[in-house]
Formats: sequence, structure tokens, C-alpha cells
Amino acid sequence: MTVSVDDFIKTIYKQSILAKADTKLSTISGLLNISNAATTDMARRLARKGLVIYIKYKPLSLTTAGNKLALNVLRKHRLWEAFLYQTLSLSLYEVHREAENLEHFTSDYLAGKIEEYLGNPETTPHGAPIPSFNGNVHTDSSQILLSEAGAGNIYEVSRLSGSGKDFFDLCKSGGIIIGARIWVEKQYRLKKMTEIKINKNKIFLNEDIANAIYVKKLNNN
Amino acid sequence: MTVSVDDFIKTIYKQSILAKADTKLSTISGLLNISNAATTDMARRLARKGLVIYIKYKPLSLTTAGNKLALNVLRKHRLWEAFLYQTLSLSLYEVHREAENLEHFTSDYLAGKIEEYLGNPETTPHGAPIPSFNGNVHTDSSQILLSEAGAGNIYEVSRLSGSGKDFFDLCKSGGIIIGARIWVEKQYRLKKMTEIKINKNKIFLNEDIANAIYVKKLNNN
DNA sequence: AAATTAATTTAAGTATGCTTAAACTAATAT
DNA sequence: ATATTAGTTTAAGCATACTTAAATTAATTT
Repeated sequence: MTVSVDDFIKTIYKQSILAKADTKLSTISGLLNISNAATTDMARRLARKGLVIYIKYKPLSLTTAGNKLALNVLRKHRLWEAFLYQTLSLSLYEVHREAENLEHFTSDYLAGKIEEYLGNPETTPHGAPIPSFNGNVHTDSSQILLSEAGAGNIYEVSRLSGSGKDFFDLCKSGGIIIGARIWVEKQYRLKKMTEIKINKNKIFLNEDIANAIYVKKLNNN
Repeated sequence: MTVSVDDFIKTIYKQSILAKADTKLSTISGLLNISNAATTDMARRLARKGLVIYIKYKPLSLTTAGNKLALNVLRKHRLWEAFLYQTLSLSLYEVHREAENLEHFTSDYLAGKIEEYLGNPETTPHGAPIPSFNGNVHTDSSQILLSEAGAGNIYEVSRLSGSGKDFFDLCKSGGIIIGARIWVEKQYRLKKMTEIKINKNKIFLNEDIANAIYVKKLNNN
């Protein structure tokens, strides 16, 4: 598989598991930063290869084989993140950036060796689950998006699923790290903002950010 | 740069530093396992990009920029070999195989971090020198090819520069590892064979093998 | 229901990196 | 000096992965 194919399949996969799954052709084009024509073209070619289900004018989806491929790429990505974080002490942003490249040229054998070295971890340092070679993903159903968290409750940060440097810089600057406690003050649904209190600081997060932070409820009262 | 370009440049570089430098177009084609037509095509395109010096019917060579690129790829390749050998305990053959892929997708930043982690080693576990970021290669001038070693002398194995599984299997099976002592019994120039004694065993090596083993003379008498 | 708009597809074109087959050039042998 | 042969180039063609522009379809608005 090529880098383009990996990225294409990965993008569809990631979109398809979202709460509001959006695998519209133009959405995929946008995320991959290619034209709609290129996306149509690729979808057709991958349909012929049995990885993508392509029906004219319909949202894109993956076949079982496509899904397996996506999980395998994701697995390698996350193993690299965990490995480089542990051995080279790179930042969360840096490991993501490097893994984005390395994932495409990693043999199943090497991935297995890295996994073994790390002691078969369930998640990356960002809290993302690492799929097994067979395509099993251990998803923690108790975690929800910060954008969906209820006002008045206390939560623990369990996963940072953003990707850009800005996202990680912002999180770090606001003290939003895995394990941190967050008081959700208010959800401004209309303005699509979330108000939280963390380390005595009041912080307002927009939708994009609050949608990339997973939390677990702490006070079950 | 693409994988094809990296490999093309790397192959010309490796051929050009050989004692009997052979950068004939068909030789490069052979090593890359592509047609002569494809090599001509690539040479032309890379000449346009200022990496290769291409004159019709003449051997291929690299520009200064091309040389720098080759050394940078080689640097990443060797840093990966050293890193995976140390952290994951892969075999010499395995680290070579994996590095062959990873080298193309490694940022200069990551390469620097790996180098730092390893404590700025001069060579890989195979004994190959690791070029610096600036393109400096520390070549040990006291080492020669086993195929050129003088009969009657004792040598120490200083580098295994082969690449295939067979090569490493053969070396291991014969006790030819970095640091091992070798008595060179005879050079059969006509038959292109080298007879050595190692660990009390008599071994005959063909040209291919003896050309991929570097040794240093031990008894300066 | 018709018109507008948004999304998607089709068509034509490009660069990369290959292929095979035919033409040509350079080196070698007679 | 000429013929042979080895090496290289040219030509035509293909798959991948993109582009822009035009045509078409689907969804939305009036």
C-alpha cells in the first residue's frame, strides 16, 4: 500500500467512528487536502481493490478489508508514538508528527517487536487505544467528549485526540494533561463553547478543542 | 524526495565510493532492479533537479547536492540500525531490512534525537560509519576488504557491509562477527576465492562475500 | 413543481516512475 | 576499415495520484 492509500483509508475510518459520522466525499477531500475529483478517483480505484465501498453520490465507507487496513495503520502509528515517547522523550506533538510518517513503512514484524518492548500497552501517552494485530480496539466506554460533558461535574482527562502543534500547545498551557481534573462549569451550546475550571483557572474552549479531549466522570454522586 | 529518488541517489553514491567504482547506467539499473530506460529517465529528471550529473552514454555521478542527499539517507539508515539493534535487540539482518524502509521517512530532527540517544556513536553494530548531519563520514583508513587482505596475516573483522539474509546467516554461521580474529591463509586470485581460518575452522569465501567484509591488520610485524 | 444551489462526477491534462520494443551509439573484434 | 555486440537512448504505453474546468445530479428553497 502507498502513503496515499493509507491516508485515504485512515481518514475514512476516523470519520466513520465519530459520534456524528461524516464520510461525505467533500469532507474526506477537505481532510486530505485534495480535490473532490481526486477523491472520487481514489474511491473508485480502492473500490476495485476491495477496500472501499463506493456508490455514486453516496458517503464513502470501508469494506471489512479496508477497516482492517485502517486499524493496522493506526496500530503502527500509535505504537510509534508510545515508543518514541518512551525512548527519546519527544513531546506528544512531536511523536504524533513523526509517527504520521513512520506508520506507512513499518512492517508487521517491527510493530510486534515495538509492542513487546513496550510491554503490550493498551494506550499511547495521549490515551489513544492501540489496536491489536488482529484489529481489536479496546475502547473505554466510560469516556466521553469534553464537549458532551455535563456542567457541574468533575472529570479526569483521559485522552487528547487532537493532532496539530497548536492543540498540544494549548492543552499544555492550560494544564490539560492526561489525568488532570476538570470542573465543567458550563456548556454554551449556542456559542459552541465549553467553560471549565482547571488548577483554579477558568478556561473557555471552542468546539474543535472540546471535541478532541476525552474525559471520564469522577464524582459518581 | 521520494523513495525512488532516495534509492537511486544512494545506489550511485555507494557505487562511486567503491575501490572499482562502477556507475555505469546498466550497473545502476541492475542494482535497482529497473530497466535501463527507467534509469536514463530518472537520471535525466534528477539532473534537471541538480542532483545527478548526466551526460549521454557516460557513467552517472552525483552533484554536491546529490552527494549530500545520499549521505543524509545513509545517515538515517545507519542511525535506525543502531537504534533498533540497541532498543529492540533485532539481528543485524533485521535492523538492515527495517532501516531500508524507515530511512525514507525520517525527519532530520528525529535522526538527531536518535543520534543523541545513542550517544553519538561513530559506527553501527555492523561497523559502518554514521555520517554526521553535515555530511562528514569518519572512514577508518586502516581497514581493507578481506578480498584484498594479504595471505599469512592476522586480521580483525571491523565491518560487515553486506545486506541480504544469506550474507548475515553465512557470517554468523562461520563465526565472522565484528571483532573476530581471522587468519588469511590464501587468496586464490584466479578462482576469486579467499581461504581463511577462524576459530580453528577453514573457510573458503567467494568474491561477493570477501568484498563485503572489512578487516584491520592485527600483527604489525 | 420549478429554480437555485451544493455536491459530485466526468473530462482533459500533468508529473512520477515504471514497462517493452525499436533505434541508435560506442566499443571491440576481426 | 568494417562488422559485431554491448550499452544506451528514444518512443510508446501504463498505473498512480493529483490538478482545473465543465457537466451533471441531488438537495434545498421558494
